[in-house]
Amino acid sequence: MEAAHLTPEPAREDRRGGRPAAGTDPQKRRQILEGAGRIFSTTGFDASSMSDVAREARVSKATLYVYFQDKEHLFTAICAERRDRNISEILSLLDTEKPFESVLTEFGTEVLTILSEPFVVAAHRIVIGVAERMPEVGTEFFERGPKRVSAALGKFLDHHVAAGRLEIADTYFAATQFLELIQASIIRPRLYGAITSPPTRDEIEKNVASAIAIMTAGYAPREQR
Amino acid sequence: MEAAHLTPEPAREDRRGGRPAAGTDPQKRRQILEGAGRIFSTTGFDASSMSDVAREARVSKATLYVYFQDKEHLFTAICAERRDRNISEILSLLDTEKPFESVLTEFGTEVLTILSEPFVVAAHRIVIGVAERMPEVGTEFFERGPKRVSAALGKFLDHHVAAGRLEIADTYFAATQFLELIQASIIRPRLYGAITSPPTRDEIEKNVASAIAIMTAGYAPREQR
DNA sequence: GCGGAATTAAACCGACCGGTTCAGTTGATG
DNA sequence: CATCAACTGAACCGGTCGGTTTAATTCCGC
Repeated sequence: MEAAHLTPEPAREDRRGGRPAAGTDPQKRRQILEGAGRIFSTTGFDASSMSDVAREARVSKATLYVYFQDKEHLFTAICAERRDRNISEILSLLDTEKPFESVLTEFGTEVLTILSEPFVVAAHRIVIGVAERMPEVGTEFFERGPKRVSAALGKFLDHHVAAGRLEIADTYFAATQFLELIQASIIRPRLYGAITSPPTRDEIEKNVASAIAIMTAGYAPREQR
Repeated sequence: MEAAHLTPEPAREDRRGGRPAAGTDPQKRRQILEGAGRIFSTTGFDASSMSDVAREARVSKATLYVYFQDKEHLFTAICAERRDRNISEILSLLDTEKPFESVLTEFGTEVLTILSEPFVVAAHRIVIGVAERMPEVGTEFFERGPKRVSAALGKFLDHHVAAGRLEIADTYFAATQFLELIQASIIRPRLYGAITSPPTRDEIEKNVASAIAIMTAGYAPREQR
């Protein structure tokens, strides 16, 4: 039963240089992840069968189970990869050396753009949907995703509070406020399927600009109010 | 096959006053809705079986299918009932005659309190989770729920814009901003299961107060800025 | 306490699920 | 070109699902 799962991490060195050990070919792994991503994101978690995934990824079901222990692990692997890619891109924008408002604008625009991608919307839907039954999936996703972004933005705000540009008691909280604000009228309707296509660049920029205006007014240093 | 579904709406008048016609006893209907609510909200949609529901509601599976056409209709019926109850309660608070800030405080507090109820969180999770596969469920939920609240709040804001207390170009949009703001740090983590218990009254009031402060600053009439 | 309708419990259906197995094919290596 | 492991395809397993059927039972107005 466990034979397939506990692939005993075949030491790279005793592989004869040529063909990758079973379940270790990175190219095939990507092939599976991408196929599975398409299936999961269009069908949801429960309604996607591993047979569907195998077909879409052009891989036999047997191979699927060599690369991934089970359906849940396959799904979390997909999430992890996409999430880490997106998050690092987002966080790199929070440069405290550059002008405050322009950084915030770029940052907000990027966050909102990524959150609007169909795949990302689908992933959020799935994770939220299974959170009741599979809490670890939900918490891990949240903590390695949204929470990290909020924390990083909080630190960024700290810097500008210290510089006197803002007056914020709880910068982490303010960060979550900003991140909620930019999503207004855009993300929620998409989550529920009331809107089916991503917002235009204009809508995104308008949302971000409005959020920045409101936050800077609301958290302006006391002497400026 | 359809016999059970197309219960030909037995005209009330030719029922002999006594026992309710099959599938029409409101007490039994409630009994089913409540049992099903408990099952769905703790197990999710896909993972709940109709047999589980029947057991929890202390009703036979056959009866279940006399009262509700299928699993989806049962679920949407639950949503509809709860939603309509909650929404009408919320909207009744938007009294334009009472003081602006206190109404907004009460309103925001009530919205946030309801959104934090375990059952409501579970319902949102489910609807979002199935939105990809069952778009009608998601859109109906959104439009008869969040959208109505935003619209009503928008109208409320209109009134106070006219009174010169605020300066808002798009009040519907501002309403969605306010509704997102009050949820900051509270609702999202719960949706993902990173927080498992409802917020305290203090947290709620703090969130609402902060949201109001930010919004009034951000949308203050120009001469006050 | 009879008659008829609502309800029940349980068996049943076909479909499909996640996951496993295995005989056979492929393809790089030496 | 022989070898050997990775991979394939399809059958297969036990289990569960949504939904239906049926025969027995409960309930209630008369």
